[in-house]
Amino acid sequence: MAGFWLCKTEPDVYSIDDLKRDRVTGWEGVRNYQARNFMRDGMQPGDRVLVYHSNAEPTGVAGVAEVVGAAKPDPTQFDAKSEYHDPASKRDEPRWLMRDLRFAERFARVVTLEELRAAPALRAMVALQKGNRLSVTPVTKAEFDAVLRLAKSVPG
DNA sequence: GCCAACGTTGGC
DNA sequence: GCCAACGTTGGC
Repeated sequence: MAGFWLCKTEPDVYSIDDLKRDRVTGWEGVRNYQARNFMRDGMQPGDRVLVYHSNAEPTGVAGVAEVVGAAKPDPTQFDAKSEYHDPASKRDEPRWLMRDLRFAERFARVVTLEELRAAPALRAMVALQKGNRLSVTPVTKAEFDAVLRLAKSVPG
């Protein structure tokens, strides 16, 4: 049984178009333990991921990716030049793990945060709850399907 | 750029 | 183990 997730990214840093170009990318830079645990323990190869653009115009879900392979150490934690460098993390005991994500689909339009909030089917979606700042959150199949329907619908 | 709502850190 | 200070996220 495949799982479903939502991963946030700032499109100025890495957008759905970048993922489309790269085809596969390591989802690096996650530095929150709960989000890490979702990637390490929750995600399975083949799981579908809503790619969400934050700090953007507009904010919202821009497309879909797919989890590829097993969790592996995020290389940026060992890179002193990286903004994600974590000097406390040891190579034989890496603190931060990531997954590879493969491009699946770029929506014809971004499903905006406003639309997500207005959809009754998404009322309980974790990523939409007040105060939620997690960059990786679980999504139910019903929620995932509802977002896909919105993406294929005409706005308004 | 502002700021609310978080999570993390570190002194005690 | 508490909690204040600090840093970060992310909508606006």
